[in-house]
Amino acid sequence: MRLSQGVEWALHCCVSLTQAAEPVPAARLAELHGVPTAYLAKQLQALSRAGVIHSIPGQMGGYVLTQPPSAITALQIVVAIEGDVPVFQCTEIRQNGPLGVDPAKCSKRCAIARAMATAEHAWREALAEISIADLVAGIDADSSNTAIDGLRRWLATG
Amino acid sequence: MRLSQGVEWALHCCVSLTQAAEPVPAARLAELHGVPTAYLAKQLQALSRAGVIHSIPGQMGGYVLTQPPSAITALQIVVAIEGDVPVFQCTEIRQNGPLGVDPAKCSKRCAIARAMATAEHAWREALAEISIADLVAGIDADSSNTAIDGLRRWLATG
DNA sequence: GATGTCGTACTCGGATAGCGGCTGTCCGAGTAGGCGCGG
DNA sequence: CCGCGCCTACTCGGACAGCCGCTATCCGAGTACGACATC
Repeated sequence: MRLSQGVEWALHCCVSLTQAAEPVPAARLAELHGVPTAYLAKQLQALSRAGVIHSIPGQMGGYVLTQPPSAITALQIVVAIEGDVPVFQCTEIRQNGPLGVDPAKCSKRCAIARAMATAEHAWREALAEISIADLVAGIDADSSNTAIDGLRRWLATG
Repeated sequence: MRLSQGVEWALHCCVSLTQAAEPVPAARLAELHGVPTAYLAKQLQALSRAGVIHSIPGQMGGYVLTQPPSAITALQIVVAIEGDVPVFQCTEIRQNGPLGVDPAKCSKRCAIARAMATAEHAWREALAEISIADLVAGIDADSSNTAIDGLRRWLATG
């Protein structure tokens, strides 16, 4: 099991967008991160559909965050890219075989599915606790406040 | 992102094995759960390699748990089937592009990777808290103690 | 009757095809800005 | 000098191939049990 690579790109792009004063085109974000433009555009479209970022067409267009960085969570981004399907999908094999239980008596979810859902919930809770602002602060601390400043300058010098 | 279907099968098989007094062949477990025998055998091999179950060849052979149900965790089973690769794999795109940081200065992991790892750790912690014995107890409670008893009887009547 | 040997049937284990989803790419629709023309 | 219309260039958005990993399957290696012949 592996998270799509687009999740990493999307997280980095959202962090970058926090430092932009104007809309940033997909091509520029791709150049910044050294990734294929066309494929990154696909991920940005997913973020746009999920409402995390807003797209502006035409000249001087690009992408902008729709909310302040502290209001956007890593969970929103993961869900936007991966979809909101559960990681563990119960196929109800308890209803199969010679001892299969009556489907009519399956009002409660399978105990195994419940347990796995609990663990998955813990993961999602942790992701929801991570905001883009937190990530920016973390990067800032790591680089002694140089990385974010450099990013802002690079984005300003069109 | 989706967990392999084998995880669900492996969990159900481990629960079933807790009620067996003798080794259970893969074919019998497949019949019990109504799944393809050959593919289930593949998952059982993975569990065997991980040391969760022990295989006994020859007539009257099959699979047995290597530890008491309370000592086997859902995390062990997930790792056995999926491998212990992290869900979020950082490709270090912070080193790419015009603002790429010097690889020599990347002693600390990327702040984004750290945050994602924290969330993943919460998931693994939750999975480690789930034992096979817990799952058996949950199923037992759901069915008013009929499902587990029926399972034990079915396994006994070769 | 006890024992050693052989044969058989059953088990697991790894190696082999097939398909869906992520990866990577392209071109068309739509829009904002800039320029030129007319008033 | 101001306003309007057209054009261009740039942007996003969805539709189209390619490859890797999960899904599904098969056959061979190895072992324990049972039967048989022998002592």
